[in-house]
Parts: sequence; C-alpha cells; structure tokens
Amino acid sequence: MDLKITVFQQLVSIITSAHQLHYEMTKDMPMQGLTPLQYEIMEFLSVEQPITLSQISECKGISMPNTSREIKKLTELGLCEKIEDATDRRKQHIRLSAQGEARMAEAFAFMRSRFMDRIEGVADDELSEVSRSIERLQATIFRTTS
Amino acid sequence: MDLKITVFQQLVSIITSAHQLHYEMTKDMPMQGLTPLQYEIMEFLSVEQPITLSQISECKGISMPNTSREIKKLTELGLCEKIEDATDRRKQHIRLSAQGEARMAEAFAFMRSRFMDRIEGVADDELSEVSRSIERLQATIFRTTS
DNA sequence: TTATTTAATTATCATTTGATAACAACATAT
DNA sequence: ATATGTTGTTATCAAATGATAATTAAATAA
Repeated sequence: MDLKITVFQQLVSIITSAHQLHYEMTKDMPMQGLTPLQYEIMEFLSVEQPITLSQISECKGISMPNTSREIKKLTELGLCEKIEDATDRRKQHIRLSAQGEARMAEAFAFMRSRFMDRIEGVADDELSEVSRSIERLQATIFRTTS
Repeated sequence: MDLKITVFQQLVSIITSAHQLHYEMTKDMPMQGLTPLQYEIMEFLSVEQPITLSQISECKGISMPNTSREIKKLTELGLCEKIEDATDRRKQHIRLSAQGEARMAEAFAFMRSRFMDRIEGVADDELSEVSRSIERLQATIFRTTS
C-alpha cells in the first residue's frame, strides 16, 4: 500500500492514543472552579505564551466574543493577565499570571504522577528510544507549516 | 535532568501537537447534522467496535444517561446500530451501520486530503522514519496498560 | 480627512452537554 | 427465593458553550 496512506492511518491511531492518554492523565483532576473550556485555554496558554485574543480565537476555533468572555473570567480569577501591545493599542497579549503558572504547575505535576505510574516498568534505553521517536515526529509531521 | 521527566515533557508537547493537527484536519469539515460530541463518539466507534454503552461511557467520561441519549440519536440517524449480547440480555453492543461507516470514510478522506497537503514535500525515507517512530510509541508509552 | 479594516468587548439568546433521580430488566450472589 | 449489583432508559433541570448583533477604539488605506 502507499506509504503516505499508511502513515496517515498511523497518525489517526496516534492522535486517538494521545487523546486517550491525556484523558486518563487528567481524569478526576481537581478543576478548582475552572470549566473544561477554561482549563483547555489554560493548558494552551502554558504552551503558547504570550498570545493575543485573536490568536487564541483562531488557534482554538473559539469565536472572538466567547474568547473574550472566557479570558475575562480567567483574568478575574487572577489566573492570567493582559499586556498592552507597545505599537498597536488595540491588541492585548495574554499570559498566565504567577498564580496561573502555579496552578498549571500543579496540573502538570498531577499528570506527571499518573504518567510515572504508567511507565514504571519501562527500561531507560527504551525511554531513550521513545524520546528520539517523539523528537522525530515533532520535527516532521507535527511541525507547524507556517 | 531525569530521563523520565524529559519524556513526560515531550509527551505533553506531542499530545498538544496531535490535538492541534486533529483540529486542523477536521476544521470546516461538514458535520451533516452531528453535534461535536456525536461526531467524537462516531470517531471513537470507528476505532473501537463493537463496544457496549457502559464501555463508551467509561472510556469517554460521559455519564450513562448521556451516552444512552447520544447513541439513541445516532441510531435514529441510522449511523450506528445495537446488537444484543448472546449471553447477557442487558448488554447492547454498539457498532457503526453501513451508512455510519460510509459517513466516517468520508470524514477520514477529508482529513487524509488535508494531511496529504501537509506532507507534500516530505521524502519517502523520512516518512518511513515517521512510520517506525509511531510504531515505537504505540508499542511503549501509548500501549494500553490493561 | 474620510472610509475601511482590525481587535476586542458587551449583551443576548439558542444549543449542547452535564448531572441527577427514578425506573425497568436482567444477572448473580446469598 | 430474595437481595444486591449491573446495564441501560427516560425525564428533567442546570451549566457550559456557541452564535450573532451592536458597539468602541484604534490602525490603516483611500
């Protein structure tokens, strides 16, 4: 069969697995007043930061009014903050506040603990292989086509 | 730094990338009357099939009443069907109907097309590397710990 | 200058999804 | 036989999210 088709099918399967693993790592995690969407935005912010409202809207597929609403709530909760753009006064750069960073550090610690249980028996040389494999995927198919 | 910590951080990044890529492949895809959750269940069914209602509920983190409601809607739309269990008459095994399979084949064709555009310039030997990398991940960290 | 575009906000309503209680049918343990 | 647990259903309400219109302010194009 065509190699590209094979890789596509493998990609679908790994996307499914990644989704499933994320679900298992975050299941029963205390949300401390955040709705699922708000938490999702927080996770996104901890990876892409700082970022404007329009970019969040575009990347996550949330309309501008709804993005504005959720960021407002997160800001009111003290979890993120708005920074004015130096050259364009319309733009707002959003980043996690110190409290928001702490909150996400907790979340990732929770996930990490779940992950550690999962890979308990895996040998170091196998893990090195895994590490190289992930690097390879990030450098090719997951690379952002700008 | 500890290898396991490194792999965890890489894992978080690949989960994010996978989520992002899935979003880009399905963005603007015609949903033909399916809600996001219903489509998500359809994707799940096309991977795990047949499966009981309780298993869908457990795996996807949807309560039984809500799972029942959504499966009922999908069944009414002719996209999936219920099969009685031979030994336990309470159980319902759910699978995609022929129409449901056709619908998902369309969905995957849509995604595949997007994916092909994305990897247009990637050489075959690089793709083979990607393929091996995915296999390695599926065999290790994404393997289901039963 | 004036028009047009872009970034963000507020308000509002519809839809989707989540949560809970009450129930029915069947299986299994005591 | 009776109790208890499991699987799934229906109904209902609450919460979260999506969608749209109207608005403000600032940048940019004409």
